[in-house]
Amino acid sequence: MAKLQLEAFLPYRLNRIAAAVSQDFRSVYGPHHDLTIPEWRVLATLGQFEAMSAKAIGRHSAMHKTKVSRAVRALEERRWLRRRPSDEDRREEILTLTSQGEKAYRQIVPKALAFERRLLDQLGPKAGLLLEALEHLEIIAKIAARDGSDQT
Amino acid sequence: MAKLQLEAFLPYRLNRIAAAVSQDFRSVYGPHHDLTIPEWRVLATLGQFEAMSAKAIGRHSAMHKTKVSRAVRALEERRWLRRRPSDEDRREEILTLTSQGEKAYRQIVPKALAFERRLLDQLGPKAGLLLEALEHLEIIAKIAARDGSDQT
DNA sequence: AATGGACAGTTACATTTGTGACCAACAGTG
DNA sequence: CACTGTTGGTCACAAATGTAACTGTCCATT
Repeated sequence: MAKLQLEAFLPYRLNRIAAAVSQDFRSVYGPHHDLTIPEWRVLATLGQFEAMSAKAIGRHSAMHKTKVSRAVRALEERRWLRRRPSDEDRREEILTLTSQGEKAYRQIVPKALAFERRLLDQLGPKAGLLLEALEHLEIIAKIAARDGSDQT
Repeated sequence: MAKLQLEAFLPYRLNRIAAAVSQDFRSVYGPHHDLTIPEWRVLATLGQFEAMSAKAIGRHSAMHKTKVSRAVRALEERRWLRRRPSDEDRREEILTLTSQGEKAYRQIVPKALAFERRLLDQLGPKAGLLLEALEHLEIIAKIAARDGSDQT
């Protein structure tokens, strides 16, 4: 019978690695701020772009709109972001970080970057190759074409 | 303000890639057999090792025991696997694939391997580097040390 | 302006997953 | 043997996520 070694199977390994890295990364923002991943993504996106609609956040951070909606509400209740209606299109709301939100963002970002750097440093010379390969994978897995269609 | 580009951030990219690849992979077994990922992992593990306890499956496939328990039940109801009590330890049950289960396994495995091969072929010469880098990442992310602690 | 389709965002409901309690069986100690 | 702690597995409940319907708004056509 043809066999498959699960532990060597690429989709499985990718999932496992992604989960483990995410889990470790949680130690960066978890203990201090108790964020979920969707909340972190919204925070990161708003920190990066200043002002944005929920729709645009979902597109950029590859999340389904309900996930964004819930994360936005949670962050709003925490007073980390504020909504204001858009003048151009009254269906959408423009979201921006409050000063509290920016403060949290400024606290987390250096830690996040340090975390990433540590990971890449540990990879040593292979780091560059990994990043190149991931870029290819992103294209192959048609992530570019989907633009937010992960939505999981 | 220090910024972070989410789309270039390693944990985010890994998650996104893993999700996209898993999603694509689903097209391999989804349309024909309608398996969930946990079910696929149990099937793959039993196909690989013939007979195993639920605990051992969880360890090998990095799943929490409740997830395994549910997947096992689903496969049992589908008559793809059978349980029998262990002689050595009457707490555990030895799980094996039925002939139906083996048949499904034999149908899916070649497709899975072809899927993986296609992915690696598309990566071209970078494929080997990716696999090497992933191996390193697996060690760095302490996956080896955890042995099933993903459990998500 | 009135009609109808598309779209941003929320909500309700269903499904999946995680957490902790639990049961029965083990294993060691006295 | 009891007694205690641990372990394989399940179950009930809670939390997270996906799906689909719905609201209000936009926009194109009439």
